[in-house]
Amino acid sequence: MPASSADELSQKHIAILNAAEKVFAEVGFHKAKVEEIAEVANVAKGTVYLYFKSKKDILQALMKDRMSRLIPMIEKELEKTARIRSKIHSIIQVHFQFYQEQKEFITILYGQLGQIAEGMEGPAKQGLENLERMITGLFKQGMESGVLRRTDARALAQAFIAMINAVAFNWVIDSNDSSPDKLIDFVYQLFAQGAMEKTAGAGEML
Amino acid sequence: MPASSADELSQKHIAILNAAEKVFAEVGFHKAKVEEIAEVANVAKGTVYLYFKSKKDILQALMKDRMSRLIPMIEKELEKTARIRSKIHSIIQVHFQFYQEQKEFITILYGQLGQIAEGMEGPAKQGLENLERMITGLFKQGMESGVLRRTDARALAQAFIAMINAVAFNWVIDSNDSSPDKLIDFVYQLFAQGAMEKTAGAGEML
Amino acid sequence: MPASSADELSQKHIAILNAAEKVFAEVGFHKAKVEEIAEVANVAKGTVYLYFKSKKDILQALMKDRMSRLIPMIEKELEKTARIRSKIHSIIQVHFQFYQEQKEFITILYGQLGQIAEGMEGPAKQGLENLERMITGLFKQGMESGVLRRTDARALAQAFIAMINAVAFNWVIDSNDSSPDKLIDFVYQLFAQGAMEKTAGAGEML
Amino acid sequence: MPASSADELSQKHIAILNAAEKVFAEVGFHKAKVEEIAEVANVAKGTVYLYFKSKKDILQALMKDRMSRLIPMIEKELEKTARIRSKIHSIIQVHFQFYQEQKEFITILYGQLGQIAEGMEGPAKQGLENLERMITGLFKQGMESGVLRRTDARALAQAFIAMINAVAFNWVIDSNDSSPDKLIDFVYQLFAQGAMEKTAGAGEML
DNA sequence: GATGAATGAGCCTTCATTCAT
DNA sequence: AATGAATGAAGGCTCATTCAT
Repeated sequence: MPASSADELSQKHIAILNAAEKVFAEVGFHKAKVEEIAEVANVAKGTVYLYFKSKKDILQALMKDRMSRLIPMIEKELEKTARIRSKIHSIIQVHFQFYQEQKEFITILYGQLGQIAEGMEGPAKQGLENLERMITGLFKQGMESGVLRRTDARALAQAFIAMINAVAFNWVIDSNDSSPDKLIDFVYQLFAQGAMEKTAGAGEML
Repeated sequence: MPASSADELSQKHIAILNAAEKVFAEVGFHKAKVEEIAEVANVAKGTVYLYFKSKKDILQALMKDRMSRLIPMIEKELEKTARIRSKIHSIIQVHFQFYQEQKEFITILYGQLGQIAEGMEGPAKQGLENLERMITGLFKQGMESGVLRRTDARALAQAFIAMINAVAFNWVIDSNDSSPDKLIDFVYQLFAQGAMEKTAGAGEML
Repeated sequence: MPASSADELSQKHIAILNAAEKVFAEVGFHKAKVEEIAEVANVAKGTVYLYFKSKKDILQALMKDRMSRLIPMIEKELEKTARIRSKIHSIIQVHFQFYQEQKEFITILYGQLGQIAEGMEGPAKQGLENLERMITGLFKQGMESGVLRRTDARALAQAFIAMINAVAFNWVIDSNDSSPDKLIDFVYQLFAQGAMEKTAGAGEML
Repeated sequence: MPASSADELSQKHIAILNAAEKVFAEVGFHKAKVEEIAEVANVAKGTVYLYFKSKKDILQALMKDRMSRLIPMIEKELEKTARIRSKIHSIIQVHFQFYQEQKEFITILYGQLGQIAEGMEGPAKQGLENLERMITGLFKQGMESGVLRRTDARALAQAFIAMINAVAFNWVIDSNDSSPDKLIDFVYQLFAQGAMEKTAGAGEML
């Protein structure tokens, strides 16, 4: 029997986080009972408290853990290309992938976080802010290099993220296990060229 | 004693809804205490239950009430013009106006609703769906008439709403009491023409 | 129906304190369940928390309330005479009376207080310290006036109180509803003249 | 492997008792955690249960062990002299010595015991009763032999023990590492001759 | 024997809801 | 209608005890 205790610990830790993710996504943080998390994780209630200080601590750990996956996924993808347009496309693509894999986490992240906040400045919120910052930076570059029109880069990042989330979220919610490729392109095209036909004066006249 | 009972009821009703809006926005639905709502509304705790069946009922009534304002606001504005582009612009504008006027309600709508769900299919969700449907319909028209490119109208509506919300929400949150005109235009331009410079092949190559 | 609400409040308050006194005396503070206190007081568990912030708060209020009875009882008795000896006798007598009337409170005071302490600096501990100070002061007077031998007045007060408590406590515990007069005299004589026969050299030789 | 099991057991046994003494004295029986006792004893939590049936069992064993030291200490000292007065003085002296050496145990004995009770009739209580009986017996002898005035010997024993404890306890608490000789004499004098000046009629008039 | 991870009964406290006035 | 005192279900957390290794 080789090194196990450390892994055993990790096992439980992971099992509880997974269980919490499921339960939080299902009923929301406040209605979630620690006991149910324990049951889903196949441990006793007290065991949960061996690995986490409190119910809130579980959520924070969950956020931290999941967030620490998304950001690197994006960073890794961005490194693959130097072209701004490709990077933008990659961001969209990674988000869809992440949504598909982390459906439940996303439900929590964009559905429950608002009402928890309080002392939650940590992992999740920061993760989201990092993401926004990262994209804002990318957009600034894009504006410098003439790829993007000059506007409020931060507002653009917020709108961009919102677009992606809206479309991806609904895609996941609708249980469309269909390939997201079309939607990825849809978002990219919308972001890049807007929704209007490129007839003369597309945006000028109302 | 003049006409009172009906008005009295309405008065209290309104007072409680306003109080609830404030409290829900401040601390979130689950952490909100009925007693505090009562205090803010200047009524006794028991009185709240003369007007509402339960805490959840207050939220539902609140959603219904506030939603019943946004939709007409939009409808009224849409009637002012027949031009699709103007209508789109109006939708954005009304949203910003609504955000400014209903800061607290918005906080609840986009911040707290997720974690309540359960039987909440009612007012708010329906209101949001109505809005989406209305906009989806508008976009379909736009596609028919050649103003908008042909794509998934519903996804477009979702992305459009998300864009507006993201920018408007952050505008309100940042306590920018500055005129929203620039941001309204920003959103309109982004939606209409996208973020990229209209150089050749804006969206084609990655 | 005359003024009642204020009295009603007091009623519950008193009922809960009395119940707590009984329960604390019976099983000790830590093993005492708030629910049982509530039952004994004939109120619901939640009601207890309308009148007291916490279980510990109940104990503190109890101590404060009961202590505010003993001290005045003693003070009042002391005022009746100017003679040191009479005052000393009165202190003993009042203690016995108090023990008889407040059997349960005493059980808590001298039996449970030690293990609670923590933040308990308040009423009870202070009450006891006040008592000790009061008696120490009296003894100092006694030494000045030549009634008492000159020694460490504080140690004398402590020993005096301990004597009284020991004898009174055992008297109450043994359920001796017999008149305490003999024991009061016993303590007085012991304190005043000691236990030995007044043969020459009572205390000198060992 | 030499003689170990028996000694090992004893070692752990002793270590746990010492740890428990420290922890019980510090935070009280109920707030004491078995885990902390284990930590202080440098054993694992489970090990504690190899040597003791329960937390309460630890306390009982502790009481038994410590009590089995005080009584012999006193007995041994009492054998050194036949004179009642010397015996009384010895009792006081041994108590002070014991207090100094067993500060923590005393804290438990007189501070925590009350709130445990239940089934605790055992070691400690018995030990205390034995002591009281022993002293009561001594006092009866003293009355027979005319050294002590005739009174309730048991009440006298109780008062005597209380006096000693009160003075010794406060001496220890005040961290007075000063020699206890003066206090020993103080208690002896108080017990023997009382607190009053031996003017005519010391105890008669009030 | 020794360990410490796991267990789950137990209890304080909160707060939505009820109801007597 | 209005009040607010009373209720009691519910749930987070602790910790003595057990047990697999």
